[in-house]
Amino acid sequence: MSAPAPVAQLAALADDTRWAILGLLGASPRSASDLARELPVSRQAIAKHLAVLEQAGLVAAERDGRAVRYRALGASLSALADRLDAIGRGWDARLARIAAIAEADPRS
Amino acid sequence: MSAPAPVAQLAALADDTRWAILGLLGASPRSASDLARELPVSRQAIAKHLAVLEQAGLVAAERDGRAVRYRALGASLSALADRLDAIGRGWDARLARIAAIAEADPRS
DNA sequence: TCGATCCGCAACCCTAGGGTTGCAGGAGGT
DNA sequence: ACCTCCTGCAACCCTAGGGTTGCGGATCGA
Repeated sequence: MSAPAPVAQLAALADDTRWAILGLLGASPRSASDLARELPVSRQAIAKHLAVLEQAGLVAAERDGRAVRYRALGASLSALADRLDAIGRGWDARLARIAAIAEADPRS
Repeated sequence: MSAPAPVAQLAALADDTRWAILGLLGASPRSASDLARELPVSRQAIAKHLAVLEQAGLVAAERDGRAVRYRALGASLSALADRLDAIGRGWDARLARIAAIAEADPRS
């Protein structure tokens, strides 16, 4: 019923460098070269990360002349958050129900 | 201001096998051996995954005789979701503000 | 036109970590 | 006491992927 766990997006978020990138893009849009100047990794490494983030829908690219400006998509992150919250609530609801049954029928 | 990005928890969630485990534990608590019987991986692999999940606070262990029963902690997942949602909203708010300024002062 | 950037592709290195097998220790059941 | 089942360590294999360097193509500014 619930959609398959969004592992791809979570994997994209499971990296410190990518969070550093997202932090900067969440403050203001900028290009890969800009990011490379502010972070301790090469531009190509950043390009790879941006590709992953774009694939995951967490970032959007916008070509502006020879530069490519990226911006963080907060709505995507919030959407992911909603799905996780729903799953978490689902677990607790089911487990609480089981606990209640165990209480009412105490044959351990 | 905002707490450091919860990369550890996200990394714990960035794996299909662990989601399979969480799905089962979210339906009803069970032991590592139980899980090994229902999943196509060895018990030791599952034990490693459970250690990761426990470390991330997404699962709780409860010793019952010689068995160790695990259960999913939905509240933790929901808490993580809240943090992500807040971050996402933060990005959009800041970027929207920048867009508004650019609109009011259009010297591209 | 020429130089300075900016991007994209490709090859390569190296570690993190998911998976396996094997074995030893304990707790239960009969 | 004995056998069974579950857990915990340890060593090991192997791929995914984060990082680097190097090069070639394209675009902007002077």
